[in-house]
Amino acid sequence: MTDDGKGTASAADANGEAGVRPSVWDRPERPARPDRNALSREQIVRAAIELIDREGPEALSMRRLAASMGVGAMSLYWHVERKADLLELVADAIFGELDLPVEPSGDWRTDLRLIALATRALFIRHPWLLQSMGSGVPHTGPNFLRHVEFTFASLARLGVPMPMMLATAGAVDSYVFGSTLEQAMEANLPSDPDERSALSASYIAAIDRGDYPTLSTMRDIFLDWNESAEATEERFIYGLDALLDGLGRRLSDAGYLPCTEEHDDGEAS
Amino acid sequence: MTDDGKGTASAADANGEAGVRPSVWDRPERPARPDRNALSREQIVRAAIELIDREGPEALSMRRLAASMGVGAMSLYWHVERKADLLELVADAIFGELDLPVEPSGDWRTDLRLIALATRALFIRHPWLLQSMGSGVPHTGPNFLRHVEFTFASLARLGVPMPMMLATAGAVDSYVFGSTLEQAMEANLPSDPDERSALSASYIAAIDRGDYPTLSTMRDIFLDWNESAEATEERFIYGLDALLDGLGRRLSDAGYLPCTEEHDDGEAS
DNA sequence: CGCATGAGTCGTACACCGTACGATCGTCGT
DNA sequence: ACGACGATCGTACGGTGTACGACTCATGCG
Repeated sequence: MTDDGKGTASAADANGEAGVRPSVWDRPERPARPDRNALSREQIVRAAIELIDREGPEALSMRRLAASMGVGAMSLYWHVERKADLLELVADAIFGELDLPVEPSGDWRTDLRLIALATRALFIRHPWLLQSMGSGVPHTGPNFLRHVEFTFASLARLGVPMPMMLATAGAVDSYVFGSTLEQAMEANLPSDPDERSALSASYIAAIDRGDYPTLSTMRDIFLDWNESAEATEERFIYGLDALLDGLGRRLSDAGYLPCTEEHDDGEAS
Repeated sequence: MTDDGKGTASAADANGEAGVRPSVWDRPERPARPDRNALSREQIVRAAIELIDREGPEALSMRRLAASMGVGAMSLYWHVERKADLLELVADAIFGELDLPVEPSGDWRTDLRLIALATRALFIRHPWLLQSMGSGVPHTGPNFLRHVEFTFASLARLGVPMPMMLATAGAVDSYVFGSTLEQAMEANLPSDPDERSALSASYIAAIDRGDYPTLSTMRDIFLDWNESAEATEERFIYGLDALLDGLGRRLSDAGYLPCTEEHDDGEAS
């Protein structure tokens, strides 16, 4: 915020000609001399994750974080250049929770399905992550790349060429991302039941107010629509499998599938 | 921010028993006496959109917005209860730009495809909207509901039952959402070419640093990967059609399709 | 041993944010 | 003419990110 990065300093010295700030990942952690109780990036990131999980993402301020570690606010800035950097580190640390097999199984479909489910589980465990993902942060951290690597690797060994690979992997990623985001948004709603019902009331009121013929038809269904977590998961998988079917057909039409496929559903035969 | 909604007032009166604040849409605009130069919600929202489009979403502060309208900051609060409300209004106003046919064409596939493309175009025109969408805002505005209405209407007349309808429409929505979000994130990257190349350099560096065998293989492809807007759109449509294929197959397997279908292999038009 | 060095920590200050509160102004119904 | 009230605005409070300079203190060197 404030004044867009370069403060009074760079306003003084000419203009930022060498002003491109390298990414966090290129400015590695301070060499870590073991003054036995020195802070470290890792400690800070851990504390940040804990704080966010406990009090939500908007509770993460440098001051509060520092306070939760029993430390002065500005001390953090020795280990981290800016809050945005900290957020990037935090996001990547979360991606580190993804436990993927070291190498893909060889079946692209089960591989993509696996990573989709794992990623979804991750996002549901830390709903605030999605929010940060959407905020224009580049995300080139090592753990995130591991995700990308796994996805591409499972397709690369089929010989699928780059653009098709990108399209296939990207489609799955997008679906997971969007689908989980929508669900996580619901998880971000107020926990207080009064407020929740007030919210759904406002939904109903909105339907009753405007002219939405189809929605009106389903008014009562909406009214006590309390989808269980399992049902939501089922819905997610339904769409995922539909997408994978479509993608698989395109792959095999293009000749990149060992015709063993026969994507379950068993019609036609 | 500050103190979580209920200020000193509700702290005074017992405890927030009637403390659930109704949504913006239930607290309609002030009755509008025409003191010929009075502000109005609409003016404020328009100015906000203009400001965001011009300077990005984080430039939208109540003070700056008011200043851009030649008005005191607190004047806005007569017409809008809180900044969050303003954001909801803004988001819904943008959704108003969606120009959908009054009623669905009758072919679910072209309908869903149409709304997908329209929604995507919308999000690309205002990349910051996605960001706000992901921030836990309920989104029950009239224009957003028009979107939902249209989606459901196109499926409802096939007789598709509720859960399947939700799954189908939700899958498409999720795909559009996630896919466009990923692309909009790229649009949020710095416009300065130096910073852009620095960023891609950091990407390359990251690949070279860690052990990502597949990504390393494609290192050079990544390096000068400058996808055109058309190519990105094509990729989007590729995934969209794959998804629609899979969903369509499930619909027809369940018997909800006038068997005239037989989802075009190639491209529709 | 004494001491300079520099890593690491922190207090203070600045600009900016959202918004509660109360003063104020202009117009209208009476 | 005069209250009432719709509408605007100035000020103030507690919060934010972070630049800057002062401070502590373990370590290396003489």
